[in-house]
Amino acid sequence: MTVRVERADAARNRKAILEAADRLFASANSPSDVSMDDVAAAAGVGKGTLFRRFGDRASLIRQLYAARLAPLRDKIGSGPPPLGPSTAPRERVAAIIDAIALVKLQNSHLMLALEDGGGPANDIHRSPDYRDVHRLIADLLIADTDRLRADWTAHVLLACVRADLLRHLTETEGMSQTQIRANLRNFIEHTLSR
Amino acid sequence: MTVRVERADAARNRKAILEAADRLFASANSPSDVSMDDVAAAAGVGKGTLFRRFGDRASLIRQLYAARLAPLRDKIGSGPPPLGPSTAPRERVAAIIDAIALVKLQNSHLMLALEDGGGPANDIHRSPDYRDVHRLIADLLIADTDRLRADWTAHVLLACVRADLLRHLTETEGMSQTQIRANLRNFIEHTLSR
DNA sequence: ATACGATACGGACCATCAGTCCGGTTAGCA
DNA sequence: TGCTAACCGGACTGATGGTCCGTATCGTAT
Repeated sequence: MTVRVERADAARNRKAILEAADRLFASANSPSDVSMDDVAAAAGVGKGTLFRRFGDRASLIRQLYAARLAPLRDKIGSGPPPLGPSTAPRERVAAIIDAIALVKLQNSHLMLALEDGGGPANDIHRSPDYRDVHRLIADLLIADTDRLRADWTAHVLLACVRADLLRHLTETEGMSQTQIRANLRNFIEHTLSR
Repeated sequence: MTVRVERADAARNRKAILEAADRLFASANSPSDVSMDDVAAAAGVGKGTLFRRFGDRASLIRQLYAARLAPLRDKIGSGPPPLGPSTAPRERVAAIIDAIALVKLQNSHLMLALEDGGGPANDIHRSPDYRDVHRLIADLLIADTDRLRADWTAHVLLACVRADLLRHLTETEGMSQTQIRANLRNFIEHTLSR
């Protein structure tokens, strides 16, 4: 089996597309305002190229999301406390949820694009990102309770940091990021206490 | 100001459309599988009629949703315990959330259609239905804490019964409705204690 | 340096869908 | 029975995700 190497022009275009898409989603009011034509145009690339590289819209958005979350994943997987594996479970869960909230608050438009429904195909719950972090959190909680309840609790914690909820809290209800994180911290602490 | 009365044929068509849409969304795999043309055809009505009556897709779905939720709203607004106003706050909140979960579990496809993103315009958090029930719950919680925290907690409780989460739990994780409601009950009890 | 096959490019093209428009029809009333 | 406002329906439009294929480019073998 040969190692397929991506041609230089292909690599250049992939990068241009990701950057353009990132920029567009970040500045758009709503993800649906950004069409694939817009992305292609902004990247200075043909539509065919865009679709050959990324398959479809959902896939493009997923890759953007993955790129943004990569640093966080690394920190969680093999970083120093409080995110890294050496931290005590409950404390680590709290740190993880807080970190997720922070990333989403700071990348709200992009996160919104990913979590913005559109059929079962891109249900966040089915994405590897969600499943992985859910599994991790549920495993961290399992020491205190049974599997079913750990799974449930992990879902609830993640539901607290959904992009659209966070946006609503900041934009419509006028909560500051600080207030949100404070509430979140209280809530998690209370939820995880026995 | 005269009282505009809807003509008989118009009323008949409105009903036919609502019924057809209800049926289609209920049996479709995903809300996006149901086009407005499908609805019009199934209702035996022209597209023009459909749009004149309901304005746009989001509006149609909202009306379906409202119709499904009306009985619950009535029971909450002026019914007997445990949903009605005479119930003690915490107990009532628990009953309300459980009732919402039940309705959503029983109408999952339709509920999914409504909550299925699509720009800030139909963000559930902005719908009157959501705002009203959030306000009610937050007001019931205010006795135990401050405004900010009551608001937050109400949002979290409602996030636990979002249609897509419920669907994921039943369809992908294979939880039974009973298990979900049991977890929910435990969770609420724990959250509202102290 | 050159030639050549594999890979990639791009934009015209297609299908689908929400939403509009207007000529023809019908309900309700005098 | 006749009149008018309200209503009907389906052809039409504009936008969008996604496909196709003739042409251009890359990387390599010579």
